[in-house]
Amino acid sequence: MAQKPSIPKGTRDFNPEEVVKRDYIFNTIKSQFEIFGFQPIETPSFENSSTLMGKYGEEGDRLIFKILNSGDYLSKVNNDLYQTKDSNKMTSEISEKALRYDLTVPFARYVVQHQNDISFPFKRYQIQPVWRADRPQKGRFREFYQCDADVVGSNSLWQEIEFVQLYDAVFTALGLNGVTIKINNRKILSGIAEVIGAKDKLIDFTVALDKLDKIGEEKVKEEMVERGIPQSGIDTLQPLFRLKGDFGAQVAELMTILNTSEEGKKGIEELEFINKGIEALGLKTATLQLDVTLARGLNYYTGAIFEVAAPEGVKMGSIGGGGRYDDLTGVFGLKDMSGVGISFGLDRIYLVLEDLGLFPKTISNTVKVLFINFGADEAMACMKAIMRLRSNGIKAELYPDSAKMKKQMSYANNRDIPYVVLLGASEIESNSYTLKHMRTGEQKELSMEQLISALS
RNA sequence: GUGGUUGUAGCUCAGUUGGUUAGAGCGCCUGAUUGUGGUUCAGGAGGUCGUCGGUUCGAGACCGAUCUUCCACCCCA
Repeated sequence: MAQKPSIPKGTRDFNPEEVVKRDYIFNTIKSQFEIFGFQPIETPSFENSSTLMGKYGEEGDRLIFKILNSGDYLSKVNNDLYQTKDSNKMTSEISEKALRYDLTVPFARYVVQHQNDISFPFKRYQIQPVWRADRPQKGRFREFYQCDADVVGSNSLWQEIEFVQLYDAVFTALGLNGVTIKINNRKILSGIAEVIGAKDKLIDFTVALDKLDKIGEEKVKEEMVERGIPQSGIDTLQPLFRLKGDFGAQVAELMTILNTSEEGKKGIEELEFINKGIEALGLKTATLQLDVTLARGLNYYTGAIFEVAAPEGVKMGSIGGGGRYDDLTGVFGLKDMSGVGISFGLDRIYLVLEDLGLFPKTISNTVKVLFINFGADEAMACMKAIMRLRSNGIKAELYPDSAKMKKQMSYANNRDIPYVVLLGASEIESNSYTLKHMRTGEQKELSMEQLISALS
């Protein structure tokens, strides 16, 4: 019986128009990546579970799609374990592969595995889909593209500066002007946690702080209390909620909070270096902004943290993020390999460009001219003409059946094909081509040379 | 993972307190018009009302389960 087909939740089909638009974004980003000296790599869609598990925290592990082993996987499970019905413990017995959850961890694996072939610092970019067993929401899917650029093997803060410039270059090239690149530093966050006596609660502290612009100061404080941060510490935080003004003013304010924390002071120093660099070099259309509440992906970031916000007035979460991770490859046995990287949120960028009407009109890839099919003899003549046009780089095609003209014309209309050529008995006899412009309805009888130049 | 929300024609949606044969607009097909589309007019096709089960003389409507959509949490791109 015919059943209604469907796709799994959180996945999407892309129609030709959407793929063309997405490719436009990919290509724009790629060309900037390459201008900045990054090289492409690709890694498999799925990895060994042991590569992925435990790298994203408990929450992350839950969101990893696990792949069932092949064959009679249950027969190999230890009976006692089976009786416990403990899904978490059994997962490792029946699933040894998992879909990749992001591109950063596979990249770390790649670096470790190919360390002898790589010249460091290694600058790579990667644009591939990733999968998360999340509940879908607006701009959040279970399968989506990630687009990362990373450098490993250099501690230099010039890398951070370059990434800020890269963000600026990409969004400028996409015509998305006025994005805000927010920057923070993990060392500052740990410094603050240290100062308020919550060093062991760094993650609780930052998760709460991250919500400041969303739920407000009071709610953040409430949450900090709930998460077990001492009230006295929260009180010393007071100046933090009042941070205002330009980069320099905020840094000065931070300095007063952090003057007892070596780590915090180091973080400020790093921020200042990056900011001074960017100030001296300038940005095209983006703005760099210090945001101490920024606390994403804390699981592996150790230095700078980036996040990009869409231009003001656009309702959309972050459209990019990244940061420095000093020890990403450590878990795979390669020590002292510092890396920095940034990521672009493709799907969200797509939605923002669509919203603002920023896709260029010229990216359409439709065929330029359709030849009307009048029958077998005429079709042969059409194919000869089409070969000429194609070898001149003109996208041309023949309507495959000698259907009613009305039908062929509507087809051209529906596909937005701008021109139609009528090549019937009378044209063949006079060795000419009737070219009709679909929008104006205007038509002319032309020679092959005239046809080529009209369509070029 | 928690709480809510949605599902009726290819698409966007009506459908009254449960009552005969479930509607509209757009799209599609045919014709007016056998070498001229996008306009107009006339006609036509297309639905196991998400799925399974229950209540009822009777269910698109009520109840349960399940899937799906969207939203808020959690988390995150």
